[in-house]
Amino acid sequence: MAHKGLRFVLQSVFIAHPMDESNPLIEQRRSKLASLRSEGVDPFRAKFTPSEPCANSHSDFVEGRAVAVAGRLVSLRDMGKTTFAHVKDQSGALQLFVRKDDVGEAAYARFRHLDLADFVGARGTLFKTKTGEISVRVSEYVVLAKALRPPPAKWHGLSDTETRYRQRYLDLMSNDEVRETFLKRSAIVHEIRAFLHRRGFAEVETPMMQAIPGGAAARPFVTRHNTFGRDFFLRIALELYLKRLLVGGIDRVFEMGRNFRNEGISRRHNPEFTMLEAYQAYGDYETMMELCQSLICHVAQMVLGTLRIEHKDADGGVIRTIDLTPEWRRARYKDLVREKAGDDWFKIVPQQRRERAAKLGIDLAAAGEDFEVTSAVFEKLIEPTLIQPTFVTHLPKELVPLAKISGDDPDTVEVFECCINGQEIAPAYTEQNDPIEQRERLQHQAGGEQQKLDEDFLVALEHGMPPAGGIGIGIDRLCMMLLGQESIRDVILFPQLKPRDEPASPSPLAP
RNA sequence: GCCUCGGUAGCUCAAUGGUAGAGCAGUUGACUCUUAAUCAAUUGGUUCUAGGUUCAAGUCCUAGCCGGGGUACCA
Repeated sequence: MAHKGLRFVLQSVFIAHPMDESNPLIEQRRSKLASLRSEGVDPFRAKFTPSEPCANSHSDFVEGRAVAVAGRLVSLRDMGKTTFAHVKDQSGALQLFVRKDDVGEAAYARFRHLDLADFVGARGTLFKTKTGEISVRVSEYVVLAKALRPPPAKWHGLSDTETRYRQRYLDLMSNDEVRETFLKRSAIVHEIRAFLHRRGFAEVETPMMQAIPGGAAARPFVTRHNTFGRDFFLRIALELYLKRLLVGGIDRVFEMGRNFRNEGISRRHNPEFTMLEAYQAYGDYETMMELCQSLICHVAQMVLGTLRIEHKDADGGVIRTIDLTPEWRRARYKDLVREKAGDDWFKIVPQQRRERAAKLGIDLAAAGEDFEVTSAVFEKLIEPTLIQPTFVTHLPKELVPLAKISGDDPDTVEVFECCINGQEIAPAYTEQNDPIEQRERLQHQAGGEQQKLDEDFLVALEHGMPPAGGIGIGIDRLCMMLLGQESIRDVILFPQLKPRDEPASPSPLAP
């Protein structure tokens, strides 16, 4: 055998090698497929048009009404000459009542030997069984697709975390609440777009492959364009292109799409994540504050029907309740820091700040500059405690090079960070539109590396950008907050996992 | 990257260093209103991988792979 020497780390029948007919469960299903074909039934060529989704039979029940339904077989109870089965489609499950006398001997025998997870279509009439369950009295059925591998356990569902993420389709088919979560995520994304369109924002698409990845400080992914013979970077933010559009006269503009950051993976970080950025000309950060609050409340109300969101532990106990009812709290960054680290925090000398931060249990290994010490205090001790929606305003200017200096405190910028559920969900600024000051601050950030400066963006600013408010909303984190999920992997359909096919190796692209 | 916990039948899980088990699923049979159907019988294992200790390893040791949690990196 050519593949005899290969070893497969995961022995699961779900992932196993395509040729492993040696597994008896697969072998049996293949042989059932063969016998169907020998009877002249090809389950992969059948045509069938359902009259309605399965759940319709419940909402629109009329005794004796003719229906045609299709779905995956999720239960099969053979009573001898009568068989009960449930088929399930996206709307839900519906019971089929199949009698030998109704469908004929050959078809009945065939039905009894269908497997769980096969797809079938059935025609018949609606009725209620003795126990009152709405069902279809089947007069004829067709096999629509044979499943050659067994589904996860019908009662326990699938709980192995790794299989759930690697083969999400199994998770979706066996865990209803998971499917609900992702359908709600879809609804959230839809409502965000609807909200912004109503407010006159135009949705655009800007380059994901960029020569200079800007708009944030993050390590990018590298990719290569063969014809140009040069490397590109996957974008780390949307900002600089959307601002070019403000220059071009698109006054209300947004993009919702993937950003890529080449950093560690955690419960809160996926290398590719979905970001909404929206810019409104002639607005400022206060404009965006109103937009942020209205947008999130609108989405919660439309998708969840409530502004109170309960997060639960594995046993169903409520860990915390988030109340989105406006108006959301506003707090100045410095006030929050003083509250936690002492009223005199900003009066003492930098060395004293380091000592005090260390005493508070902060690891300062990465904090070189003084403002980074304060930032560490905020991120470690304050942000995690901001469960209820809070707009943190007046951040130190060093943290945000793309925002305007505050009128009432020149050390700070006109910015807010909207924190909910202990995480930063949305930063927003009064955008910097002074091209000279912008150039200085970006140059300062780039350090000596001149090639990192997006000259084209700076030229655009010199053509004049209207004053504007801008906001970025992390859609994955927003979904975690709204859908009560504690891990970003549970709101991303296919979270990034380490590939199993070959060992990690140095990249030819690596610098 | 580091710390820590985990990987056993298709699924969910057991198993003092001493014959690798159960429930469900599957297979065969009975049953024309079941619904986690029931009843009878029955198949199914490279215990993640590779070494090591031992008379004997799922269990102990070492290394690796993959995953969860934490931490680091992340304006």
